[in-house]
Amino acid sequence: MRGVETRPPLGCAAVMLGVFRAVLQEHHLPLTQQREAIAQILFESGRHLSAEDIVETLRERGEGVGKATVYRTLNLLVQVGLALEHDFDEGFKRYEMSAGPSRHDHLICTSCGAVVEFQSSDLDTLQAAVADSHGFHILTRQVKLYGLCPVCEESADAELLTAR
Amino acid sequence: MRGVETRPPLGCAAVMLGVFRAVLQEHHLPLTQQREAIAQILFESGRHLSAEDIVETLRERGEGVGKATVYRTLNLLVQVGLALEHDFDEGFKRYEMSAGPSRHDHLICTSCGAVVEFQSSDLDTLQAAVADSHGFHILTRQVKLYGLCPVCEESADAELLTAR
DNA sequence: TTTGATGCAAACGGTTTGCAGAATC
DNA sequence: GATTCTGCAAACCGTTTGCATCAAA
Repeated sequence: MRGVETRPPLGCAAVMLGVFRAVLQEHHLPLTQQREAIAQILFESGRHLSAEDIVETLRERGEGVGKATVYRTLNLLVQVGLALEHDFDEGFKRYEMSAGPSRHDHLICTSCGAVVEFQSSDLDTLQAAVADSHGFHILTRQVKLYGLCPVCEESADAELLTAR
Repeated sequence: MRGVETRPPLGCAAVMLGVFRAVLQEHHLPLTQQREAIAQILFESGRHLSAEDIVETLRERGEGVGKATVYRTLNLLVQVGLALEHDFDEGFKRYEMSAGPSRHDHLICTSCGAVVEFQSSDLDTLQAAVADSHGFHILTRQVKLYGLCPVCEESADAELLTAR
């Protein structure tokens, strides 16, 4: 049940790729086929991908891209703000397209590993208030709520019943 | 400027140690000198310690405890809920005493690495609402707001001015 | 006496890095 | 043609694990 996420709107990937190209140009960095391929995979998927996921996808496509390049490009995307890095306690990082300020956060089931996204404008307001009271200028956030999803909660309850 | 945290109240460590002992007994696990020493260091510090920090502290004290034991004990403390695991994107984990449900969250400066704790009852309320609407039963959370602390914000502004 | 913990060192695994060759501008 | 990237493999480093030994109950 991992990865309950919605696909990005059609055409979104193209727009994001355009932004990426512009950013590269602005920073006088070459736009290589590998960078484009990696960014495209991330932008089209709209899910939380690991570096390994991207390496595999590229291999399936017949474009063998080095693992190092994938890591370097992902770090680049994070640096320029086009990707977000997540750590869901799996022993490795996951990456996700970052469409600017439209932030969302995550509910994570500690039992089955399901990741559910949620959005809360109240949270945005609260963040602003906290930042303000501490004089911080917030750039991003990582909000992760860990617990049992409805399914696992139910099976946990069932276990308790049969145990007696 | 890392580690802007307040010390735990006097006697807190002793209480926590008592809880740890009780938990061990309850689970029929032996209370070893190493476990006690590691837990004590964590409980007395009240800061975010890395496994390495604890190994060093023990070495300074003259009690050479194996690194593996430190990791095993920290994982144990997390499992039983007496410690929290944090990842501040340093390439390693940090651990902190967890005094039950009194949760706090973190502001992290992406420039100097400062970590500032904050508490927000509104956030607790919001968490409950989000969990409720998704049928989740939340056990813990990780809320990290990344940005510039007041000091770094100021020096960033100053740089912009001198740059022109 | 039985059970589980400890400590050492080796293994593990995700990520980074050095460098020769290749692609971009 | 200068600069930066890529790919490979090795290095890195925090963490885990296997196993012989030792301590707690």
